Amino acid sequence: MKRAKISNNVIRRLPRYLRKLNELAFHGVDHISSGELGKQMSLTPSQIRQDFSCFGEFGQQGYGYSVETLRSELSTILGMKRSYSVILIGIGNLGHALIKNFGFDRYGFRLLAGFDVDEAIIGTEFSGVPIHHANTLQNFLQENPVDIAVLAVPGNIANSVATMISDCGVKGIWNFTNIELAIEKPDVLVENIHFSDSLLVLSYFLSNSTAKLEDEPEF
Amino acid sequence: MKRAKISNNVIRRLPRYLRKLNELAFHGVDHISSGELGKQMSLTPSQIRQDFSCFGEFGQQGYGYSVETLRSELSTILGMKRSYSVILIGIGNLGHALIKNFGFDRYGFRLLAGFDVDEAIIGTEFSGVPIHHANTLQNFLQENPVDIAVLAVPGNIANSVATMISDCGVKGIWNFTNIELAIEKPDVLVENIHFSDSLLVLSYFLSNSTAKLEDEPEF
DNA sequence: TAGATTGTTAATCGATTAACAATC
DNA sequence: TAGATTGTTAATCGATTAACAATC
Repeated sequence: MKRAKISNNVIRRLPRYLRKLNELAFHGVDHISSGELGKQMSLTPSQIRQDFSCFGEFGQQGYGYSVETLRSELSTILGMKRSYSVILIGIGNLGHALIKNFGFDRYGFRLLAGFDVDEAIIGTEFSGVPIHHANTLQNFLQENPVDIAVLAVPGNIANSVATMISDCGVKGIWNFTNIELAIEKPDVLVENIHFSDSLLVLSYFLSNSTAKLEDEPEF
Repeated sequence: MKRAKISNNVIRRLPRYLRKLNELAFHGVDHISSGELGKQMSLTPSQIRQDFSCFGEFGQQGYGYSVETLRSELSTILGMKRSYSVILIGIGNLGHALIKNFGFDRYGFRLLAGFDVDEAIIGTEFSGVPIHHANTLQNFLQENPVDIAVLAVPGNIANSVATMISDCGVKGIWNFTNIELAIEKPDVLVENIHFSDSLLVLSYFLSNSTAKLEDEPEF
């Protein structure tokens, strides 16, 4: 029914709205206007109203938006109520960090299992999540519908693992390798966390802010 | 001298160009046209030429771009040749992962030290990086010029640490906490890696691609 | 009711794409 | 030289901002 295509920019702002709303709820705020929200998030009220209006009419004239309603709506929009099933492939330090500290359940995801080749951890559990041998992965996927696979493996095997799991029905890959995955299945979604890209952007801005100070005496 | 402001979109594409160029160099490609590069990266040739022309004239008519030249230019633009000094605050699993696997030096950064409160690791080294007690951090900053601090601490102390290090002259913060840092110093740059934002965007697209299939029988 | 604030349409601004003369 | 491809200017497209009638 909802026709108009929603832009990437809008979508990537949604989690940030949700974080802010959680913070507001935590502080006992129960409603907020687009004006005040804009002030707190450094966005224009127009943009906020435009963004929300892509998904429905969540506000009330003269009053603003109920924090609870908006949180709930955003959770739904972001798929947090679908309890997607997740597996974690590669249990190195990063994998450990994700199991122990990320808290998939906080966002409505079910972390079913982790996979690795390190015999020392296979058969154990971390935070209640069992670790299986990677050679049982294909079997696991055939018996358990997995929506999302978190890819935290060494770069050199990233593409072969990605291809295999895509063929086994995984619908989305959360990719922590610094490889640009080449998956032939067009319906498999990939979301990248490229650490190096992010750090280099910071480095660019650092280089350029100092450059600005140095290059522009302008007197 | 270079006047025109360079947009965020352009800047965030630069690391991706660099990764692709590294891959091309690895495979022995020594020059490439914007047309071919565009094909391989799913960008228009126009966009690629526009992007590069923000920073100079790196190509040659009739020939294209030298892979080596372009790599070198992008490295410079991204600040990789400034050997920025880096410290890592919070050596949990994520901190470990960054020290051991990220390879700051691969990008031209000098990782000086890590800081934590865990007595079990203080005084030890990981991959040649010494771990100090967090209560020596302020001192350290006064004696060593630190360009970038990687923030991998628990969310509840993120803001106080960020404020302290900003006051001690850190110029950029690479923030891995899911907190929106509130730093009063306007010249301190913050680059966020918000894991949850990224996963929720993937979840949005999953919810919506399936929704599309379900909601649009259209017969 | 009067004031506040929404949802939406119109106006502006910026980013991407197309076109083409310059040139290797 | 002829063909290829750049750097850049102009045209198009899309996203952000402003304005305002509708309404709580």
